[in-house]
Amino acid sequence: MRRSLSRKDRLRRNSEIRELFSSAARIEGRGVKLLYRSNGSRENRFAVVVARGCGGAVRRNREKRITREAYRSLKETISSGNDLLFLIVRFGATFTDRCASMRQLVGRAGLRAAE
RNA sequence: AGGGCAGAUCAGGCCAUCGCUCGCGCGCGUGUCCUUCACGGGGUGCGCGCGGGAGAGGAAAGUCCGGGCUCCACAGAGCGGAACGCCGGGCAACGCCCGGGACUCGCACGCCGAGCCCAGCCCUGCGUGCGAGGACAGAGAGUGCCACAGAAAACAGACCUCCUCAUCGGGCCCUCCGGGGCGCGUGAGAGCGGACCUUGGCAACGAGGACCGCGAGGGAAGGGUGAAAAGGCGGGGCAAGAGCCCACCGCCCUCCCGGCAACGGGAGGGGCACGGAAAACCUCGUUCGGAGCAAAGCCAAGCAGCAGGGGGCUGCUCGCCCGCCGGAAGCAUCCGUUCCGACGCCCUGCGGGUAGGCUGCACGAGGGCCCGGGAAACCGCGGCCCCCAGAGAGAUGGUGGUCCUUGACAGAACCCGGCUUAUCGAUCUGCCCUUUUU
RNA sequence: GCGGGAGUAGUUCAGACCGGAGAGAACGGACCCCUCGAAAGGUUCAGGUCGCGGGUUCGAAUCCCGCCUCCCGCA
Repeated sequence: MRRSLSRKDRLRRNSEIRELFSSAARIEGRGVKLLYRSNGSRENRFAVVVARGCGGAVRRNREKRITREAYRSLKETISSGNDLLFLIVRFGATFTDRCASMRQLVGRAGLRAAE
């Protein structure tokens, strides 16, 4: 359970995604942008969006799978009570590259959880 | 063994572990409903855990066709529009598939005819075999188009060339000197006539240059232009020619035979009319209502609004009576009175659009094997077996190991049948060609 | 996912159907003239796989078919 990434961990609604785009803090890293804000609950929620221009559906799904897997591996290190949205801007990164850039983004956003 | 063509199948595999989506079973917690006096039992929803199962394609793509399904519209017919178009069959339907026919192209072989130095070459046509191709109805119904070039581009025409007569110029013969006959050339770069310019000459006139005019026909073979030139080729014929006549071929008409048909074969006749293009308009025949799962249906909640009921007048506003609340005057205080201000509702039903949830949403023109029919596509109320993704920011990934041929194009979104496009390869079957061996 | 539209010079467009035959305009660019110099003005010039590939035709920017790219609308 600790490592899972089921439905309640993800942002589900179109309106919630739109709220993040309109009123969330955002910082930019290597090919990835992070949009985040407090959601007033005790859990974190997560979403990934791939920007335009990423070829076909196979490449777009590949980016999202890598990003989800990276978030799953470092969700324990993020302080709770936030909505996070990763916007993929540059394409073709490997899993370890994506992990590193996302970990750096979370640190710069000040969301690193006190162990 | 290698290569080519056609068809079918597969689309990296395996192990461990952490994850995702959806069913199934079990357990726990919880909400609700039914039953019971109660214990308890049952239905249903949600959450969590465990076990076990399933989880993208041949193109899922492009959205180019055809359907199912849903909603809307609809008496019938016509006009208009769109798509399709050899024939037969298949299919739910199709612009798809199968088979057949004609045509075009390529290769090989053979043959008729004509030309030439008769060896052979070349041209035209035909037949047979193999292979390839495709929007393959109609241009002998109408309108329009065919640039440039060329004389002429579609009811043909007449530039050059060809031919005849008239004209003109020589020649030969005859003659009664008036002329006649024969034959040649010319028939528009020659000749004749007219007027002009330059030059020589006193002049008559000569030489040179450029311009204008010169009658009547025959015929369409040849030249040249063009993508295309008005049946092809050869012979006869003729003043020269021409389907004018003839042979072969092409074309058209009629008849007979074969075939379900497209069409094929044969005989007779006509005497050439009928250029291309319909992916120009169009004509003929067949088919077609529109929109699309973001269709459409259901559920609960709240809002605007509408209708009805509970006091009266009014379509509405202002206002009045009435009700209630607050304040002021007056009064020792309260009720009441007067004035001022604010408020004037409740219940039920309907309910566009939007956001949420559920359905549509996966048992179907379904798949596999066999049997039967058929030449094949395909078909069978013939038999057995199987259930095979169902999301909703949108599911197949990460890590470690291992093996090989080092893995292409690429991700379902209501569902099927096709077409088109992208694509590393592997295996099997059938046919053809080359080489080697027996 | 469904439906619709458009690709022509560096940019914005015409030409495209009825009706096929010299690829054009404006702005922008370059040279020159004008000016002491510049701007404006004037002359000349360059710049095009007509998105790509097939087909029909004697001939295709145009007609037909198949792809590619971009844009718009529908909850």
